[in-house]
Amino acid sequence: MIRDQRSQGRHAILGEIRRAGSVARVDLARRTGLSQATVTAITAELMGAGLIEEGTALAGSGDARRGRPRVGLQIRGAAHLVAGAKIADRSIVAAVADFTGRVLGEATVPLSGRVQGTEALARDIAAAAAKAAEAAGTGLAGLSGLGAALAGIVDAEAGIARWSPALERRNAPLRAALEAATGLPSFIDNDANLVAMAELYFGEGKGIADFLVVTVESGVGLGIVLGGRIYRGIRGSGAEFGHTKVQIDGALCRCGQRGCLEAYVADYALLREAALRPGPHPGDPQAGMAQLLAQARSGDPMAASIVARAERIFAMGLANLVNIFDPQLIILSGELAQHDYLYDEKVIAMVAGQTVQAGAPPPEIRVHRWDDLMWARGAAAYAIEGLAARALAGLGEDAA
Amino acid sequence: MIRDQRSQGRHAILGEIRRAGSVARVDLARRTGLSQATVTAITAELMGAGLIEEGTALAGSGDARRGRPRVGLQIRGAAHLVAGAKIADRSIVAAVADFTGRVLGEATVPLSGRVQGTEALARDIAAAAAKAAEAAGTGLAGLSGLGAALAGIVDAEAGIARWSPALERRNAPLRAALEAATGLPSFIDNDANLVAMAELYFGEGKGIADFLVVTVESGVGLGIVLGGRIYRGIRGSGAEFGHTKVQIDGALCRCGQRGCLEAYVADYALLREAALRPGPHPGDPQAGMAQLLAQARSGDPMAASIVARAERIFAMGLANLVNIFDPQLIILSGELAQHDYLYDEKVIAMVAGQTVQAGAPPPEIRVHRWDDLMWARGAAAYAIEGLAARALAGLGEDAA
DNA sequence: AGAATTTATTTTGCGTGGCGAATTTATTTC
DNA sequence: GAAATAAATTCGCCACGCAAAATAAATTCT
Repeated sequence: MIRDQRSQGRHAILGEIRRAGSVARVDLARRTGLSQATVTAITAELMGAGLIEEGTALAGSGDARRGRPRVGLQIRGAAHLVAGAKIADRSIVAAVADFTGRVLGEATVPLSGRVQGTEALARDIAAAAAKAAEAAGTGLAGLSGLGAALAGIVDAEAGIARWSPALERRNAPLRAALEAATGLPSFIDNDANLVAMAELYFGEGKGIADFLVVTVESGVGLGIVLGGRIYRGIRGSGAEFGHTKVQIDGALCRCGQRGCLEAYVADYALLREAALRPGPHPGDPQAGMAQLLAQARSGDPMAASIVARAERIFAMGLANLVNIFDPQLIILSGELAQHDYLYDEKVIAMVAGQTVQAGAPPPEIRVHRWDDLMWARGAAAYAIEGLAARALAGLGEDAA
Repeated sequence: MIRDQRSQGRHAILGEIRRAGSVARVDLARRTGLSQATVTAITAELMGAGLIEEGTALAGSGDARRGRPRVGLQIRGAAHLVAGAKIADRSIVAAVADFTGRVLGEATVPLSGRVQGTEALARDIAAAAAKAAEAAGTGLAGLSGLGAALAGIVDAEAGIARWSPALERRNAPLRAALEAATGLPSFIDNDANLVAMAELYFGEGKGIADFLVVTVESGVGLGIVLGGRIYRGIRGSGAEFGHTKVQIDGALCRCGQRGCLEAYVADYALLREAALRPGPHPGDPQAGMAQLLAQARSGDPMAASIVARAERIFAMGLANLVNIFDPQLIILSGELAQHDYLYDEKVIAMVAGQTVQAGAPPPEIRVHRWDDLMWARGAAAYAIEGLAARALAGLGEDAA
């Protein structure tokens, strides 16, 4: 139940180094509250394990640059290579990253089936990871771990996909299947959680204790970070923000219920409204959205009305999150240019108008546009976290 | 940053004893993961400090009752008496409880002004606490601490009321004023948080890590417990669940915004709709609500429609909480009989229909009807927590 | 250039405190 | 009353965090 002191110290120091990028031992002592002696001991241990390394000398704080220069400690990128994979609708995007999260290679492979068996999916993921590893100049054998992000409900702890649109069966033991297919320690989680993890490890959420990450893709996702950790809920379904209800008896959603946020802001929601008018792109959502947005910008009243409603509903959803969580920061994180309109200043201003004000300014809402690798990067971050935790636990055992 | 090991152990053991009511040392060792030797040391320390005491011998686990019987440890009620006070619209309800949370005396005093200065409010609270102490057979001097629950936005850590309907000024240093007025260590927090604390310490949430507490009074409150701790958000406003938006451009709320949940389910919301028809109780909300509900039950279509909408909106709000938090439990905690209809099985069934299902059943929604002391009891719980923390910290220093 | 100064890091020695094992204590069963 | 059983305590060892001293690596002064 209670973790021993040394283990806490190791975690604190490794986390601090990761957040800072490069820190001197003195600063680690100050930030963690540990004594310098202890910091020396722990960092020596971590260096012995190959997890961190000394870097260049750092500039002294302030103008004083006399005295022995502080030497920066940093995560040793070469410590491990990991793969992260995101299972999308029709394809798998994989990335290979070093232990600092730097992406060394990437690959996209088509899914052999949109809904398939556990082993078949695991093979697809393994193939994607292998291809990304190749792009990084190595192979599956050169990797130390694998993280996978999938839509649906995932028991990350147990490594079981309770339900996912990509899998035929419920309660699929996907982690075990991945470990069998790749021979690598593997980790799986809900995709929204892993975007949050990417932000926490590498992005705008670095060093921030409480924040929310909202993504708009074909669905609307929410990752919750509280106290520097991903909050997963009791069943680990990920926060189903996209299916919170914004209208009683409202628009029909993919999930079969009515009034879901997603049913107002996802591209399919906008396109089905736009379908009232004849358009040249009936079967191509990407092109359809582009056209709709262009029409709205050029003043077409019907298109503008469709987009405006999505904006207002999205702002309302965000305002509700602010009212409930009172977070330090909300990150709107997304890859798709076609949802840019939702990330507009106009929308953010609307949020402020719907939150309870109390003298204090509303939380910052920051937009973080990312390339299509962010999901895979989050999955890689998860693998890094898992491997680091194992390595630290191993250190504890060695001593015994 | 990192709390020392002993302090962790003390907290874990005291918390475990509080949750269990009465536990033997062996079981404490098992549940906390500490060794029996350490448990003996810490419990001896806590007994020395007068925080816990040995109780009756406990029945052995299972059928085996041979061997030395396990002796139960329990919180020493007489350790401290504390007062809890809830600042309501027109009055202050105070309770005096012993360290186990048992209420020994209570009192209600009118507020000398609905909106007043910091010192004046502190004097009112002190008077209420004194009266409750008298009812418990002692006086203010017989108490060890005071907790106060108030509506509005409270920085519990700093002891400052950022904004409250009961106070004239913003950023009122109410904790300091209370300590000056009573001479007691004092603690203040948002009222919704303190109901959650009452549930966590004494109620349905005992021993549950992640749960939500929803209260309906004149407003709608939400207390969030994550990882066994109250989540307060970054500014400590308490979760403004009552002001989450359930309808775009919806009904006007007291807060000046539109579409707030509160503007659909609070009594004033129902009564203003009922005002369309002539009624005998224009100025009395209690009687007005009673009449409205009676009419609805007896089949009056307009009254039934008013109530039905409130139910549906409330269910939708709860469903959104479930979709976002995926909690273990939601406690509907309230005192007012006139809101009973919101706590109906019908409403709970509606929630299930609006949450994302994943094979797993939706979280349990439990109704906990409480008398009008619950707020004060929560405030007392907060004072107990604060005092216990101080006592434990004091133990640490004594050793040094 | 060399000494003095400044600051970072490492080493040393001490003390807290957790743990496993042995012991003591309280009770039931034979 | 003796044996058995199980809880609680005591004991001795050792991990580990810390303060202080020592050492190291730079800059500044003379």
